[in-house]
Amino acid sequence: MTEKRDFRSTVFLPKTDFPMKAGLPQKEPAILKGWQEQDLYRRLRDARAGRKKFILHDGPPYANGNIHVGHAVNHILKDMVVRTQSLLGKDAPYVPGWDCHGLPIEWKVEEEYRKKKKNKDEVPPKEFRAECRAYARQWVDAQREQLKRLGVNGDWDNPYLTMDFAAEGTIVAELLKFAESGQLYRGAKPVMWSPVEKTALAEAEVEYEDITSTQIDVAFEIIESPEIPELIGTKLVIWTTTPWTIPTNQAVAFGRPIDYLQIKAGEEKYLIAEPLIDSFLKRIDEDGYDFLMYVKGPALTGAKVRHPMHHLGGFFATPRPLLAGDFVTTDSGTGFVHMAPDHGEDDFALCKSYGIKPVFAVENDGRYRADWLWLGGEGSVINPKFNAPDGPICTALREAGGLVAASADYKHSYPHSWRSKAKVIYRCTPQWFVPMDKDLKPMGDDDDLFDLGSLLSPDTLRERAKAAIAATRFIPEKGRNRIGAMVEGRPDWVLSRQRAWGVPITLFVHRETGVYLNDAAVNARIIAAIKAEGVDAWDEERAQDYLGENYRLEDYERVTDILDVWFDSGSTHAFVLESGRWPDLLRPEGYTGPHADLYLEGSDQHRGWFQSSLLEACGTRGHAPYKAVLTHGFTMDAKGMKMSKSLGNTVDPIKVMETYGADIVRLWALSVDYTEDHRIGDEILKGVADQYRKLRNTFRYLLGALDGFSDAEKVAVEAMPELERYVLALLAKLDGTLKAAVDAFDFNTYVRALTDFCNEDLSAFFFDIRKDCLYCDAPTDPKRMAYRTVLDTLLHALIRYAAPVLVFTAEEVWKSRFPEADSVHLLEWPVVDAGWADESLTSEWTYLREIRSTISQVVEPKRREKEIGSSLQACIQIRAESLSDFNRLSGADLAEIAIVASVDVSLDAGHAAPKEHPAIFTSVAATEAHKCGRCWRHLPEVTEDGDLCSRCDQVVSGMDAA
RNA sequence: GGGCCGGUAGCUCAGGUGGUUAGAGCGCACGCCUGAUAAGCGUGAGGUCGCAAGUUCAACUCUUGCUCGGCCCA
Repeated sequence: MTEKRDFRSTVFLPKTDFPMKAGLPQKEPAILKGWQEQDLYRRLRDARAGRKKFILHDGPPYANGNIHVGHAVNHILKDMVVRTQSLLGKDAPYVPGWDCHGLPIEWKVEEEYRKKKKNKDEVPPKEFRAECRAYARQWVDAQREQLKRLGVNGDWDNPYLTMDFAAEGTIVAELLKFAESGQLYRGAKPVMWSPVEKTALAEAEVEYEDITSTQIDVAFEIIESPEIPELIGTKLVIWTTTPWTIPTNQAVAFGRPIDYLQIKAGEEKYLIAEPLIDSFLKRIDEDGYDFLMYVKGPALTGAKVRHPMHHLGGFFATPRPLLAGDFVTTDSGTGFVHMAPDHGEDDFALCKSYGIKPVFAVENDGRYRADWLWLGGEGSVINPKFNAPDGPICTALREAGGLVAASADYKHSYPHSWRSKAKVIYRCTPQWFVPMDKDLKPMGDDDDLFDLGSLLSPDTLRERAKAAIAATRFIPEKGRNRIGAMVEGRPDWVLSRQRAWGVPITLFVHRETGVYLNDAAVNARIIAAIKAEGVDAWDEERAQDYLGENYRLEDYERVTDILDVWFDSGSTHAFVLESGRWPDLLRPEGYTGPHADLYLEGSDQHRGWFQSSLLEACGTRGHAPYKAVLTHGFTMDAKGMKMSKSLGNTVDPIKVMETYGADIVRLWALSVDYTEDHRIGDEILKGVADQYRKLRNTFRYLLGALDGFSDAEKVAVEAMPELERYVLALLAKLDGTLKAAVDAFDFNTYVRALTDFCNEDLSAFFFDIRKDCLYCDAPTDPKRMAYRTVLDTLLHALIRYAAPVLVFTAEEVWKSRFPEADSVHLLEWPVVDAGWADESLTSEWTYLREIRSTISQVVEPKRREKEIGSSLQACIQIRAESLSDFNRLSGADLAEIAIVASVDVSLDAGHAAPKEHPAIFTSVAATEAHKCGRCWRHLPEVTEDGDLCSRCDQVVSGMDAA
């Protein structure tokens, strides 16, 4: 037996330097550096200059701390939107921004003071703000690097910051637009207040601790009772754990569904909710009572009581009305709640609806103001002794006969200042509001006259916002309902905060009339100063300069409140999109519609940025600043539970990038259904990494198979075999699917369609079948050339489809194929010939693939029995039941398609054996033909294993001759 | 406690207007190949569609309740 020749060197194997192993964590930073050096973002702008704009406006993350997964998801989605729009040929700029003012940054700066034992109150405000500014700046820089690392392409050298002087100036200008159009008013609202720190607190600055308070029962004698006159003279009892609020009582609330009882206990007649009588009697130390009558809640309507201190006259002499409140329960107390609108949210709201206003009796240090008829100048109200059963309040009430019971033994949870640990109170303070339901003067031009709808319904901010919501596209659609319900029900917008780090409410209020100054010239001076110097320009020393010659400072109070940070971010459309500072973002001259094509944020922003932007723009421009709003859900841990530091289940995107690479994080974010909450965890990331490897290997195969390919080798589509044309048809279909997915912002469909195509249609089908052709046919064989032509088309299409997702890998692939070429990210959507989509060809091949699958299934048992190893050893016999199946099957090269030795098709109608397929019967046998030493196919002409088949013989002799 | 949203194989996702044995990819198991090789191919096993009632001839798909989870409020 002669030694057989090794034909390995005559086989045309894929050849590429593109590594199978990605090594993304090491490779990505280098690719990123390359993009920065060539200023890819700017070059992309230049490349798309003059094209249709797609403006995604970035919602500013808060400049505090490292990025977390939520930031990663958000920015990857934004980047995907921008990149796919750009791929479609649009000019899609992306200017990232940061939210820089606000409480959390103040806290951090104060925390550093405490470490240095420095007292915040001794630091001049300008110095304090400078430190806040520096702190924010530092985190902007940190987050910027982290977000860049994710592969997000944007104008990172020119981001917008809400603390830029120009931004601060524009925010003030926007505020003054509200002022000038009469959309501001000064009202009051109970806020959490710390008498120790003499400042308002945010909810997050408050912590709850268990304390013991004095509980008192106070009698209010009924003096008017239109429904039940017999109640006059009865003592209605209220119960409270804050005796200090009694001096500002202005009403009593009852519950409509509650049954009350008039009873006699001791010498007195009382009115109490029935379920609470026993606990009340215990407090007043009575054993029993005489039942007098039932009183249904509604029967108390219109009744009035008098304050136990009514003998003091003045404020206390006014009869107190009984008001129905749905917050009144019979869980504890007496079924009556005393109302001090100054000191409770329910109290304030209920009294407000009856026109009862707060009296501002408690000053910022917790003392009653000096002129208060009862306890004037005394306090502080959070002092336990002040509230004690033997303290001044209880003593006075007792002497007046109003104190029914008092004991210092009520244990409950009570809010305290996070910083001083001292008790806090609710206290009404003056605040600035934007009214939701004030009828505004018509906006803009006369063309409003044609809009009958707006003439018929009142033009309020709420109505405008609702109309804008109706005109906006929501992705997913359910967002419309969510923001709509919120806008429908929200109260007036409280703009003021008693804080230091923010944009000032630059108003002058007339000391006598309480009306704010509305003078365009004054406003212009203020705006100019803040644009030039920032918020520090709103300074008492400069006040007269702003007022100019027409007004005297002594007549005006300079407002020192700052703006709610939501007003800052709600104004980004003004100082980012419209300002002209980023020419890329401008709309054509004269454009007046919503400026942004899209706002894209987490679903929590229905209450936040989406809404503040909507209200701000509706108040100043009459429409939303966006055409569409896309929301995404939140990222949960692997079990679907929310991540928290305390649970230790957080996933750090920076670490994931270091372990897997940014492309894996991106592929993950774009694979999940972002419209809902979604999960991340080790198992999920491993799955994504597997998915990535499959994609990477598809590209690696394409690169290897296209080694040496040039245009000279290209074959016209008409001249290609059916299989090649079928694959082009599949590509055309994929193209349509992907385009539709981009239009719908449906990225998980996009990614899945792409990966399914690579796995199923290419790797497992097309590439597998054409392996023989690629390896063994002569390079000049038209079939092989046709195959490579299609591979070339596929690479050009797929690399573009993949580029917005796998931004780094796509560049790596592109550079591997075309080392001299420009960045893959400058390319546009591939041109797919509509003629490729051949329906009849597609349905024919769908049928052939079913047959192919059937053959695989039928061969499997023979492999298990070890009769057959490689499928190339299988001889298949197919008996078709109908003539049409027979014709379809015998017309195709099934041996090639199924990668087997041979397929014999015969027509055999009445066969009784079980069918392997609706149309055919099959049987399998091992081939007896010998194996070609080059292509490994078993063919009849091969005389001996290891010899060549006729095709290979021809190819090899051609090579040997050359 | 209230408003809104969601719970389909181990994972990521499909399943117009209710109607044959609920699908895909990945993973997994087993096998093939050893010329895409820490790759490629095949076959297969996995689901009482969160739970429970109800409407219906028929429900993953409609209604109600519950439960778990989430966002926003209180």
